[in-house]
Amino acid sequence: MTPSRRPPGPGPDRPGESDFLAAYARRRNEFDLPAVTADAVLLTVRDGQLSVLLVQRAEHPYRGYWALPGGFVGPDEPADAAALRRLAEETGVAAVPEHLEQLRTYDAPGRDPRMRVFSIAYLGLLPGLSDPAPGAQAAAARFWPLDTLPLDAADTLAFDHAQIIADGVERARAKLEYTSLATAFVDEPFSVGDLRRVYEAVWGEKLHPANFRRKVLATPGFVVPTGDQAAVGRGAGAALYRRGTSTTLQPAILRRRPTR
Amino acid sequence: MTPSRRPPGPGPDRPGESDFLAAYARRRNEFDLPAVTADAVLLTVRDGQLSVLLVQRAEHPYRGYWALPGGFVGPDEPADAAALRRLAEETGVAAVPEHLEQLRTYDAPGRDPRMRVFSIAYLGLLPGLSDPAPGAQAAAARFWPLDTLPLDAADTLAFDHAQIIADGVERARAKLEYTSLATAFVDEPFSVGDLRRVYEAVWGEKLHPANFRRKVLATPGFVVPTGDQAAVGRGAGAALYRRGTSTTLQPAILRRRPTR
DNA sequence: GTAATAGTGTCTATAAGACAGTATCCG
DNA sequence: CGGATACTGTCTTATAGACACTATTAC
Repeated sequence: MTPSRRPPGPGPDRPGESDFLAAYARRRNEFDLPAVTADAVLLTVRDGQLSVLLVQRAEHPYRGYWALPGGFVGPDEPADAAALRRLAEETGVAAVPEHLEQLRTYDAPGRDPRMRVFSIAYLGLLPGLSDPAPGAQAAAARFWPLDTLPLDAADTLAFDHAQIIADGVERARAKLEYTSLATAFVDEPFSVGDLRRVYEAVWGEKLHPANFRRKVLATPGFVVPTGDQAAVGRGAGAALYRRGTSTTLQPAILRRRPTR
Repeated sequence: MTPSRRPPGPGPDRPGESDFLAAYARRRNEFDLPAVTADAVLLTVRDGQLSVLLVQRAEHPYRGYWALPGGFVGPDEPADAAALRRLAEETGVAAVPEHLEQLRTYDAPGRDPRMRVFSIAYLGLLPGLSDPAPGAQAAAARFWPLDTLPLDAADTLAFDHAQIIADGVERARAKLEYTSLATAFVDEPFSVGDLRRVYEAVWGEKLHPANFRRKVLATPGFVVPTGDQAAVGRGAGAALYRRGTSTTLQPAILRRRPTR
């Protein structure tokens, strides 16, 4: 199935949805207690493009819309465990991300039409994967290159998920500078070129290969040589590396700043 | 009253507390729904010491313990508004902090003995203030210099608030490097020396006055000269500045890194 | 051959750290 | 006067960015 970018209906208030909204509103009015969900922004680099894992919702509200995998947090369940559980249930991605951190919590009243919902968003990074298989609770699941996502038109993704994705991408972009996060996007072993292509995909800019190489190898604990050489592709065989032990980079690998 | 560092009782499970716990447990067992609170880590620099605003709890659980100001979020209330509301109610601090941002959400099951509580923590920065007046719902309220807080012994503050404070301080320390956050700690107008003393208090290290001055004035948009001179204290009258328009600093004001 | 990649070396500009030295004010 | 603060200037070192150049491989 080729997923459509636009959802099938005109908006979240479509025929058949009013019953759901009424039931949820009843629950809320009786108890006046909130619900808490956990959502995952799972990023990967595929074909040189920074991409995010989305699912197409099978239920109201926002049925047919693309959304982040996630769902309600169980009564005694840690929120990060809930995000990983829903990830596996909805997309079949059982691999634990190479990196998972809390992004922030989205709390605006009205962000969910059913009731007050607090969503704890997590940011996860994965090496390139095969295509995910949609689970029972989602109509479809796939990685979307960020360039093809209309992030500035919030009504094309469910809830406020466009904003959550934008925040997650900005967090990832910033952390590539001063942490070793980029290595979470590649499988071991990897070449300096592989790592540079991660930076180029996440930052959306070309980097100078010679200078990048010098900076990576001059940063202690970033990468560790395996001694092996890559099976050659185009050009000379590249030396291969594993992830180093440092989590923070000193000196940092800085982005180009806008000229003042 | 001189607040004691140690709470009066042996722990959160003291006589008189079981009734409260039972009532809350009932609420939770019936509906199995969580509660959401908003807590504020409010930092300021007083007498050259980085300090945090705490209240002494008047109710169970953790009665008598020092805790962050905060409380339950209203059904239609944004969480940041709840944090500011509770701040005013408990400490009398009505001033809107010069800077307020979401820190992170604390969700560990069992972090509150009553029921599952998700706490959205906020980080706020204030210029030096007069002593706060405790509100009706707190036994006492005051700024605590961080040096005097036993942050590594979690049981001396209520809930997991020692960890929340540690995270907030670390966030503030990191953001001084690449943002103009330090100016939120001083009243306008201020001198370069005032700003340097903020950095020294937050980072807990002495900075080289001449080099610091050169870096601050070379960073565009950080501070704007007023043209005035400070009423002299010890030494020459210092030039005065207001906050600039930049929020991110380029180049950054970097901390000393541990020698590798 | 060309094109693309890996890798080395070098030059320049910028910024950080260290430090010398002057001016001004308080006590 | 001594001690503290404000401010200027200079020297060294580390890093970033730009670029030239060689080597290797696919096509």
